[in-house]
Amino acid sequence: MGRAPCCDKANVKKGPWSPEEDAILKAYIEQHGTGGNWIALPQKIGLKRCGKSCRLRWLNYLRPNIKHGGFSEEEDNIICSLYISIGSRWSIIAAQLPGRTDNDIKNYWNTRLKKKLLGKQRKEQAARRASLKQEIMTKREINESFMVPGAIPHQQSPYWPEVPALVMNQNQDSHLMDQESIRNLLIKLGGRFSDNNQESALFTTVNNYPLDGSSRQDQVPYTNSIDVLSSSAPMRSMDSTSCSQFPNSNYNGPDMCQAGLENLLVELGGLVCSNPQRVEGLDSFYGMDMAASGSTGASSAESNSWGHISSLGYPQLVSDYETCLQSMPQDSSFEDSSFFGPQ
DNA sequence: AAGGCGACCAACCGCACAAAA
DNA sequence: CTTTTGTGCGGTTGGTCGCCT
Repeated sequence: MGRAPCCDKANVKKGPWSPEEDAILKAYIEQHGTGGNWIALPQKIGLKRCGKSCRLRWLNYLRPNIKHGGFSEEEDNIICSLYISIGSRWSIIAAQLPGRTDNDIKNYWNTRLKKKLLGKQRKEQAARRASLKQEIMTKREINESFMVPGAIPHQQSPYWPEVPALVMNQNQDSHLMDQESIRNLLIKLGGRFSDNNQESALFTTVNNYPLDGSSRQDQVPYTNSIDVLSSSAPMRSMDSTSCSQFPNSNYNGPDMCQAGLENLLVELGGLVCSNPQRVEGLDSFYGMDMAASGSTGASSAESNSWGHISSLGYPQLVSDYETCLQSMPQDSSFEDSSFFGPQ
């Protein structure tokens, strides 16, 4: 037996909203609020609409100070960085962009930003491929000129499979800067860190947009998804069984870290590190002090120091993560893992 | 001019969560 | 403690528009 529908589907109008409907809904909410019940609201004001539909209409279009279209470069940067960091948590991303709705950002990402980034990535891959080919040719010529007759060609002939720039050592500096940028951003958004290096989850407070215009603060758990992108990320060696019970179902924890990471690598591989400009943009936007944050000297140890998380509402998350950490090698040996391909 | 096609975007759907009963 | 109900969220769909052939 499924749950009862939220409204009488037969007597509910679907499709685009008319200006009259908009006016009725807006006028009522501005005057009375929703009364805390979206389901009952349409009946009250004589709209043949589903309560959920009314809510969506209000949140996405009628609510004051909504911006549509015309995303700025800065907004692009923030969306990209947060998407890379936390995935498709549109409501959280939207909360960082005043006047933007999750629906708007989601649409923007799916229709434009993703393509824009993928196009950029393809260009960069093509360029890398070309320069790599050139390099191979050059080295081959050098090897051949020094080749002892009968000798086996060098095992480390410089051919790598196509690896996202994200994980390539040559890009590590910018990568680390990027981690630090996002980290700082998330801190600015309200996340908490302590000096304890053992635990690594971040809670950030996120403003939602409730009906009455007040600001509710939700606590949203993040793990060190930035670290996940790092070549020194501990997540990669996590035992999926010991780390699979994240309390927030929207956040899939290691599942996201693995499946999500794979998707991200496929979709956005190379974006993070091959785009230092983006990082700079972020920093300047937020006025971050990169030097103060120690970004340039970020070591793998530091990348584990996403900070202590007090068990604010999600003790399970923390304890699971602690379990994971304990089951992980404590030295840097996992840095040599071939998980991300050759180094 | 008309049909095909893709891009864009508003809206819907279903699931999960949390609070209330 | 269990069930019910409202809300929030992300994924998906379907309509519209503009460009191309």
